[in-house]
Amino acid sequence: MSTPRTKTRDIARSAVREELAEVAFGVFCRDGFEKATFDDLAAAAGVSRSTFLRYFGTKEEVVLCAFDPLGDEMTAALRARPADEDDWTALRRAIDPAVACYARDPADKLALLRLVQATPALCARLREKVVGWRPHLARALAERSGASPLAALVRVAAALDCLTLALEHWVELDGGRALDAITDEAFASLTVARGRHHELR
Amino acid sequence: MSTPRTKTRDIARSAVREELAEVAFGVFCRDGFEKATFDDLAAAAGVSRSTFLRYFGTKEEVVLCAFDPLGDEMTAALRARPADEDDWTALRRAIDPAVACYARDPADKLALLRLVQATPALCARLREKVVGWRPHLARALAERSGASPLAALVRVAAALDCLTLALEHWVELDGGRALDAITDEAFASLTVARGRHHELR
DNA sequence: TGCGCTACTGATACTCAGTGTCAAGCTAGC
DNA sequence: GCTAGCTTGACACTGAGTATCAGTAGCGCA
Repeated sequence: MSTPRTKTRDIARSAVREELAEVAFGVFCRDGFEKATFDDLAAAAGVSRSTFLRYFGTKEEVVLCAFDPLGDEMTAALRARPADEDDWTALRRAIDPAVACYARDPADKLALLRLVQATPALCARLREKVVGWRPHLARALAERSGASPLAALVRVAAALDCLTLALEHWVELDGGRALDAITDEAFASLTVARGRHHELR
Repeated sequence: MSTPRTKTRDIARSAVREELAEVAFGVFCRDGFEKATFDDLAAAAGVSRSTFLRYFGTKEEVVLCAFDPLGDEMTAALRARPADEDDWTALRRAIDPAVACYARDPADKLALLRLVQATPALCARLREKVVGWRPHLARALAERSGASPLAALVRVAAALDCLTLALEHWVELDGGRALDAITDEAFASLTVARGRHHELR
């Protein structure tokens, strides 16, 4: 059987990945993301450039793999909402896992987000990552509420933008205001003061 | 005076830029964006690699510079809306210039968007470009309606997502449905069926 | 304990994007 | 025509990312 074997390998692999990412984060914070080369990272971590590259593929991924679990967590959270809940409330609650994740250890997360926001390449890649979550969330939303694929995508996109913009705001305030409250405010901007546009439909 | 001189230079420069971009577009469509190198493009256009690079800076920009005017056009359109119009209607009308631009020559635009959507790197860069329009639009919106900076950003982001998602949908349908109507549908997804969330505020 | 399989490692070589520099050439404006 | 300043092409360089390959370490199995 190859299953247990593969499993131990995978455990080792993700442990190494985590270790490498942590060392690299220090280097990035010290030297800046663009300044630091794979040679630097490999040297700091005590492995070869080849190995470092194999673990992450791209330099951005070294930083951004930290965000990977959030997509699935949010989709699961959305699926766990009661069936009769309206879309916006369900979406607001679906991003709670993300909000909670940042609230868990704000200092580390602030440092991470500051690095990301200070680096255009990281901003762009993170954005792509978040966009990649859209289809899963939209499918879950459509299955709940019967919204059309386009409508589901639009609402999911708006909700994820609320999260992203709330995070940016949170970082700007140095974590001085609760992310939860900022996120509520962002959602409220969507759902109140929305005017009379198309209300006839 | 150096103004007239600079001006003629600039005219020549943008003419060359357009020509180069057009030649390059053909190469990209034939060989694929990632396959085509700057050497290929330069050879096809009859200039040196150095010169080609000077005109665009990055390979993505060769394709995406076509989208550059839209940001300012949309901001101007937003500022031109009547002051008492609600935010969502104003934003829907603000993106009309973009919609009109695609409707003007659908065949060319569809080909362009197909190339973009088939190429992850182009998707990502275009997304960044659109995100770069957000602050200008948000400032214009906040000045109109007195919305907070965060609220303005959230609404602008949602509106731009509507445009982007409508375009994706339009391309999927091969232009078989009016972009204008798809955009209306996307906006309607934001402004109707929004449930009871946070309506107390 | 020893064998064989497999995955991991590090070395090397390569392509290509993007940066910087420089001398030569062209052109608009005098 | 002259000339200042922009444009061009050539060249050299850094660094990301890809691909290959031989050596090795760990694991299951006999």
